[in-house]
Amino acid sequence: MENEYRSTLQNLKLKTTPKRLAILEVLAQESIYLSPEEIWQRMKKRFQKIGLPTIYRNLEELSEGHVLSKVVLPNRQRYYYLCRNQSHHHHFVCLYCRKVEDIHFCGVKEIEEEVRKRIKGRIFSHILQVNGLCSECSRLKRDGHEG
Amino acid sequence: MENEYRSTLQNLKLKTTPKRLAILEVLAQESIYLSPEEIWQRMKKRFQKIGLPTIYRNLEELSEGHVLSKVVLPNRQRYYYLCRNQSHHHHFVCLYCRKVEDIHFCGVKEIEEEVRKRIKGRIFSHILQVNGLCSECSRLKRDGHEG
DNA sequence: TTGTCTGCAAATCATTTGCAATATT
DNA sequence: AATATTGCAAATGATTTGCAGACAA
Repeated sequence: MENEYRSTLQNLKLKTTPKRLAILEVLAQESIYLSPEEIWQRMKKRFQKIGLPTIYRNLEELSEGHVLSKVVLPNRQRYYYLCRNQSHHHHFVCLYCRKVEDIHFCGVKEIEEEVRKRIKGRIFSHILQVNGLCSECSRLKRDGHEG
Repeated sequence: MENEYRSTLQNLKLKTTPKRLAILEVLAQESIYLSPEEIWQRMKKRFQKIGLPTIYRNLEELSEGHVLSKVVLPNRQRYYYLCRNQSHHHHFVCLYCRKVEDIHFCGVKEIEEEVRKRIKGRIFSHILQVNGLCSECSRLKRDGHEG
């Protein structure tokens, strides 16, 4: 586990600092997305001295290195999620419990075709995120147990 | 044109104020996405007194009413685009000239199937945005005329 | 008239930055 | 040793808010 993260960091040419490893561990411990502030709270339990800017800087680097993925929400806050799955995929995000699940369908082939034929442009990237309620939460909502 | 906007606003139960009409006109005049600040600049040419908060408040309301759509970029600024097309669709965004073009493919059917079968959850909304270069801009880039 | 909309000034608050001290390779 | 990383305090800057006056229905 930790060795896995060590080599992940080395591949990205980032030094293996305890804080960086811990950020990955914190995110790996839950399958939900977290804000920088929330990650900071959890990090404070492990380090006496830990600054919020460190969290921000690392999250950004890890996200650029495709180790973390960003979750897009209407508020202006960032959220991050640790991607176990290396291959190209997208996310289903539960708006209630924040769980993130992989979606293995990606219609970008068809879109590429449309861009090539009609728009005649070039694709650099695409964002596909599906928001909803996961199995558990939609059951809770149906039964009126929310809170 | 203006009458169209009038009824659009009435449908949303928003009062038909000159500022609101002008925001729609400003956005309709260009087929690119604009930031609230940029819209403000253009509005200042039409009104002696016009506050940035008015721009923000109206953009948000119009966006909630699905008259405008938001463009998602990695910086933490909002951008808005006037959707001519009422039916469900997605956007191709040129990262160079900011032009927005409609994409008529939407793979949400397949995703819904996956969410129903495997995730067993419920979909509320989805974000699909394709980023790239439009026809003109990719030609410019290829020929090295950028600047 | 009655509730909505707007301008202004001030507040918010997530994110960044500068820089000196510290840790990694 | 050389370079990357971190903490701290302060800065940034987009967006929001409170409120009194103006406006649309």
